[in-house]
Amino acid sequence: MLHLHNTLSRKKEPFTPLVAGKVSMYVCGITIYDLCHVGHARLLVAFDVLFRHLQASDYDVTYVRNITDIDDKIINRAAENGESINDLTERYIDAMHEDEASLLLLSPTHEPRATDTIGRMHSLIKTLIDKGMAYPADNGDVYYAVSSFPDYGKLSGRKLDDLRAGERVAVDNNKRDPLDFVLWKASKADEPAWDSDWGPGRPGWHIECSAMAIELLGEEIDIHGGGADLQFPHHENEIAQSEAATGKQFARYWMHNGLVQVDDEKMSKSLHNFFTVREVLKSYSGEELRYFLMSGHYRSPLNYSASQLDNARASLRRLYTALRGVGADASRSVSREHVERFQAAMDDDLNTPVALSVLFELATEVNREGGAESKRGLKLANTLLQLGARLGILQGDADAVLQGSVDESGLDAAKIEALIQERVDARANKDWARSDEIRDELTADGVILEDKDGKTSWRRG
RNA sequence: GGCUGAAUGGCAGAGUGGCUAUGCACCGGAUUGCAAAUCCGUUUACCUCGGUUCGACUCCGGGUUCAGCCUCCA
Repeated sequence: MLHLHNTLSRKKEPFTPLVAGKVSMYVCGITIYDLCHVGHARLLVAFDVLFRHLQASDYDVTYVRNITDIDDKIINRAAENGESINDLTERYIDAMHEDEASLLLLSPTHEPRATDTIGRMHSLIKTLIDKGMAYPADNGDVYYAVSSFPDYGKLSGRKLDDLRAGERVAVDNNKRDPLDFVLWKASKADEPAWDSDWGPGRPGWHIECSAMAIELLGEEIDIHGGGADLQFPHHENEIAQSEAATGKQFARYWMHNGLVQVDDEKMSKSLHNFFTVREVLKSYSGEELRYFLMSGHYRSPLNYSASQLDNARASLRRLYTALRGVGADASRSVSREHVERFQAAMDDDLNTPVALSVLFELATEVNREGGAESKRGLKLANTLLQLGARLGILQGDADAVLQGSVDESGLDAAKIEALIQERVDARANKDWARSDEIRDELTADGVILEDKDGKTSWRRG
């Protein structure tokens, strides 16, 4: 049975969805004003793994991951660039979709944009005002009154008094309480605006997610996810708004992925220590990056470094090496024992490191069988392939993956094959000098030869 | 200062009250014309101080260090 760590209780809990067999899941996606970095990639991969695992466990999953396409940063960036907000967001949404494809992500069921859900935001805010939990201020903004929600702080384990004591923000006279947050922002002259009962304006960040989640998944959802840095205040505020408006528990399981760090410090735009996905893709494949992001538990911090990516590459190489010559065939039998251990690891709050260790054991056993030629070898290799699919890896053709690295050398496959043939002839004549000379040449170009059973295969190192 | 969480072998990274994680690297052996790949084997751990226990890396308490959040953030 699946157990998930719930931030609400800070414990692993057995997972039971609201409606048997169905799961509704909302993940806070990206505020789109720049290219995705590795931190974003981790979020995307972590919840893609959850999505896949739920589906593999026979749940009918509705996965919503939003795009925040209206926000101060977006407005500012568009102004800096001298382009329209729409041009900016379209451009980066396209780029994000490309990055997602590189990371081998499944598409979420819905990918709503904040600007398409303004109506629901408006009605939610109205409800909150009617209930006395929100108030319009003199400056045209509408604020949420945190003190009106007794459970405020239940997700992040904070108390209002502690928060006030640690308050570092300058007091805003429009707010009744410095911790009140904005639901609706009055627009300045040249800013985008939507009409509302409180004058032209735009929604606050927090209400956007509540609205998109409720719009597509209803007032009660099973799983709500996001980065650990969103726990407070974003998710706390989502709970406050949603539960105050509907009177129901908004999300039953809250999940947070750990942050990617660089030199033991959070990777983020404000710290200027981030690497974009496409920068990484210049040197590593999307699958390698994906593997790296799954190599630790999703809740732990993950330190980004080139040597970690190298490690991911070496690990994938080992797994692919065991899969050479094995084509996908879902009808073949699998090793039940391995599948069960894999499933148990994933059921234990998505323990991907242990799940991956099952794949390595399979690879070792395939190799021990002498490859996928034998019946048992084929069964094991097939199991490896199928379990890889559950994690969204190992689905490429093994030879093609091993032979075509991102970092292309000057040699094309035909040239390599020709040199190999020349070497085969030399070896037949026991001309070891010429044979080694050819191999050294290829090695210098990043091509590694393997002689096995009288045949020579190659890969890029 | 408050609230979370973490400290494991050369590196990365799981886990368990007593028994091999796993990957990379290293060392020895097999295989190979020599390599590579592969297989077999060995070596290297559990921040610190106390406590509980027949027995703790694993539970409890103190300490130290680190990270995240408390401001936009995946």
